[in-house]
Amino acid sequence: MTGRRVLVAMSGGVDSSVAAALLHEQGYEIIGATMKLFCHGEDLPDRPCCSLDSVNDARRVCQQLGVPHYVLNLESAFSRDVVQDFVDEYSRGRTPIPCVRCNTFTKFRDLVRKAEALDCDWIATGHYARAHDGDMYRGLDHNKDQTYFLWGVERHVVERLLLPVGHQTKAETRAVAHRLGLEVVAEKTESQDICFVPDGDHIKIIRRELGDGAPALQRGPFVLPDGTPVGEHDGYARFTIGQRKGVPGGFAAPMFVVAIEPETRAVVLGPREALLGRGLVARGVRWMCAEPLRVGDRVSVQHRHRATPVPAEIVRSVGDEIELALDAPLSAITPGQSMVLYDGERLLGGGFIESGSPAPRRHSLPVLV
RNA sequence: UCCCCGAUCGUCUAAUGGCAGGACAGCGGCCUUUGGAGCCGUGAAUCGUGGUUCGAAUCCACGUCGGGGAA
Repeated sequence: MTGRRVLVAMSGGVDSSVAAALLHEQGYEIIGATMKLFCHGEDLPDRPCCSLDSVNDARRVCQQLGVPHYVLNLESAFSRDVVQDFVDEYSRGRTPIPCVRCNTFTKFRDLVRKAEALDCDWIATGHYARAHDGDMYRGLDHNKDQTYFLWGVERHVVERLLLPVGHQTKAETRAVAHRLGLEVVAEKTESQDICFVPDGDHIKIIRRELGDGAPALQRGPFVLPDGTPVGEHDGYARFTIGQRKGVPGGFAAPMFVVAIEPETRAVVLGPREALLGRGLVARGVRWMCAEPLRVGDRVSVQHRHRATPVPAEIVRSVGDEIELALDAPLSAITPGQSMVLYDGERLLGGGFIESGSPAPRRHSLPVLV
């Protein structure tokens, strides 16, 4: 890749603004792009991502840098690939992870196509991750590392990816913003919540998409693992594996959601120990590393955002499905969430968790009959 | 329509005449580009009305409600 033209995905936040400014300083030819992903009402409070104010902030930064800025409308694709999946997963009693799908399908596929249409040689974002020669590595500041959300990016995209803030801390990013005069965005707060869920109330989105009659929103029983009913809930879509909030009290120790059964609308409760699993099955697996790993290979697996990875072995691999045997138990292995595989700092790939299991037999151990 | 037994934070329970305590849930904050978890902090109760007593969740009477009982 020899050209110097780069499309920078700009959310209007500090990170992507600084990314654009740093590349500009390095002599790249910048094209700023902000994705329009959904349509909120007119007078929602400012949100860190995707709101009208954010578009304006991105535009102002581009004006300041003297570079062009486009707003790209990806609404229908985003609605299909991210929002639809989001409500479908909740309907099935699973817990979606929209940020991964947005990265995989919207930001690093659909947006990349736009970049190609604009003859860009590179694509850049404000993610805290590092990319070299087609491989991706954790952000240098592990506290801000975002590779957990990036496992679905294809290798050929990583090869032309620039991640200028991935080697610095958040504080350094803010300092750079001040140094480069980006006062508009320098002290903006972190984005949080799901960008298309206005007030953190995901139930509202499910209701909007599926209506009040959706099974996931109907009353159902809380039950113990042996089936004993211990209360009622207002819809299993309000729960996820490992959740403690909203479960009935009256037990000696805290109780957690250990399973969700859409067929009976039951939310199953159990003590903390009941959340532990030694095995994990994932589907939709993608490999970012040059050669897909095979049965018997050892990896480090991270099963939720900000969780500590544990060593594991691949014990089964069929098509895009793999099964792992974990060296140490993980808590709350949640269907729908991502499991991400690493080799130290290097991102190997990932997939969507299908199930956790107590302890899969290890491929390398002989099975005695 | 007679007799038993029971009633304490939202829930489960502790205190048997001496400051109503705990656990879980709730709420607030921290953390966090999903959902959660975790950590810190915090509000919350003696079924009602009388009586006995220096003092009542505790003892007595009546009532209410819930469970049980050969007309």
